[in-house]
Amino acid sequence: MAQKPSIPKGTRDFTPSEVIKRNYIFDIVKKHFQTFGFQPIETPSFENSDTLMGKYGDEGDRLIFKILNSGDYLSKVDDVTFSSKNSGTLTPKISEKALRYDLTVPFARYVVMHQNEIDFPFKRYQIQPVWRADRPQKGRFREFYQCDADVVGSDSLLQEIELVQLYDAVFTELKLEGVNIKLNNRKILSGIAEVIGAQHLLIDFTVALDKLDKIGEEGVKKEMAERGLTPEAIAKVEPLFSLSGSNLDQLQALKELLKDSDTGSKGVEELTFIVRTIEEMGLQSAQLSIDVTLARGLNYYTGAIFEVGAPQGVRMGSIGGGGRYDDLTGIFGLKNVSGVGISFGLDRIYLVLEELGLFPESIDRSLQVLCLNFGDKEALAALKLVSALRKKGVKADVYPSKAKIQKQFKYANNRNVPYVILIGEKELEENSFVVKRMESGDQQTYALDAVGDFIAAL
RNA sequence: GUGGUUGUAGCUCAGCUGGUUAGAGCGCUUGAUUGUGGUUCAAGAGGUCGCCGGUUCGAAACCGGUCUUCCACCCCA
Repeated sequence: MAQKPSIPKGTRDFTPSEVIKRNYIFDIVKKHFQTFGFQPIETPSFENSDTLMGKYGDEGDRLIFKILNSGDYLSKVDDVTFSSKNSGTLTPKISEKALRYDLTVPFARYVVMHQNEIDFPFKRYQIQPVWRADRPQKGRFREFYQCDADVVGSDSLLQEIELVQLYDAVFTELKLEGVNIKLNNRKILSGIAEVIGAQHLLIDFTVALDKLDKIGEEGVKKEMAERGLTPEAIAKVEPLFSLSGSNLDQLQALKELLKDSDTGSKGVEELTFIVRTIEEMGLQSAQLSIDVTLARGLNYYTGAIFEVGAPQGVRMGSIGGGGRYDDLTGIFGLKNVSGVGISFGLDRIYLVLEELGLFPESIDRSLQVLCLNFGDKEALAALKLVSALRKKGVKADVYPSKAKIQKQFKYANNRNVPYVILIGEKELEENSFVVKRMESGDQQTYALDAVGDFIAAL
């Protein structure tokens, strides 16, 4: 026998039941994207390497799947490069394309290429797979879907507010209550770095700060020291660890802390506006909280930073994230186009819904009615009946072969079919059919020309 | 990329310090039941023990490599 087939690390097959559940999430997300006025686009699964490389930092470059050139890709490499065994110089010679790493950079590329056809502000959504050569863990895969909604060409803070509402709308309809939408602002982080005299270490500072919930205050201080922050700077960060009270209380404290930084003050002002407006309008099921330690995401965020945490008690990292990037298209030569967007982590949302049992009960009911097969003549009558049902939109099927009735019933049972129809010799003579409700075991007889009565009773 | 962990029947897992013919539950097939499933009873099928190599008289078990799973880092959805 041939060796058992397998699929690459970090990839998955999806069973019918899984696809249906994933589509359930997709459909709800899509529906709300559309009601918020977003338009769909799609981009290729692979891009030119130079579109992607260098956009996600060194770490990101490492995680990008590169595609080998076609043909005899090694023959064009000069001997010096080849024998150097330096993948940094060899890779560009043998690989000119790479798999999409996220949807944001391809979107920026799209906006620049189509700038003359686009009416700004442009609100787009995109649901497509992306690939990362990461080491898999729970809820982390090498191939996974991103669901992104971004707005470009508007620097209005109303967009941030709408995106919070969008998160709330989607998670409310998914019945996932109590998600925590965490909000921060890059300008506040810059402002803090400025105030403590560590502008040049902004990234190191934020990466360390971001780990607060994981490694605690002492851990963060230690990491900051390791990353080169002076003891004086670290001491000045101290007040951040003890921020408490309502969102507006925290913002008040930050305002005081950042009064000497123009950038920081601007950030506080922006967040205050967002928080005030949201509080005024209210959210359906999510909660919004300021979190100054939130720094995740890519370096291109310049304003708001979002991250959505799963409800308390669920062991899962973030199930969504996003932010504002003032100059994303700048890397492709289009200046002064501001963008802000959010992303839904479909795979993780799936795992959370599964864990909490929040998928609708009858979601994977792929068949409503199964007609048993008693033989050629009977099957023909069954097929006619099934056609009539299908025309009315009922998911119906005929068992294709004259197997033992016991086996056919078992099949119906395993497929979770609620109604089984029997048309045997006797029914054929009487122009009738018998409907068995699988759950209760009740049987009822209908006339073949009164299919409507049965449909009405479904 | 670093460190660890896992892999035995379709599925979930037992299998002792290396020792005959590798087990269970569930599922599957067949029958009790030639027109009635989900309950019950009986019988049956199904495994190169992830793969490659090594140690040994003898390996599912020990060693090395490799792939895979999950976990902690890095980073991130």
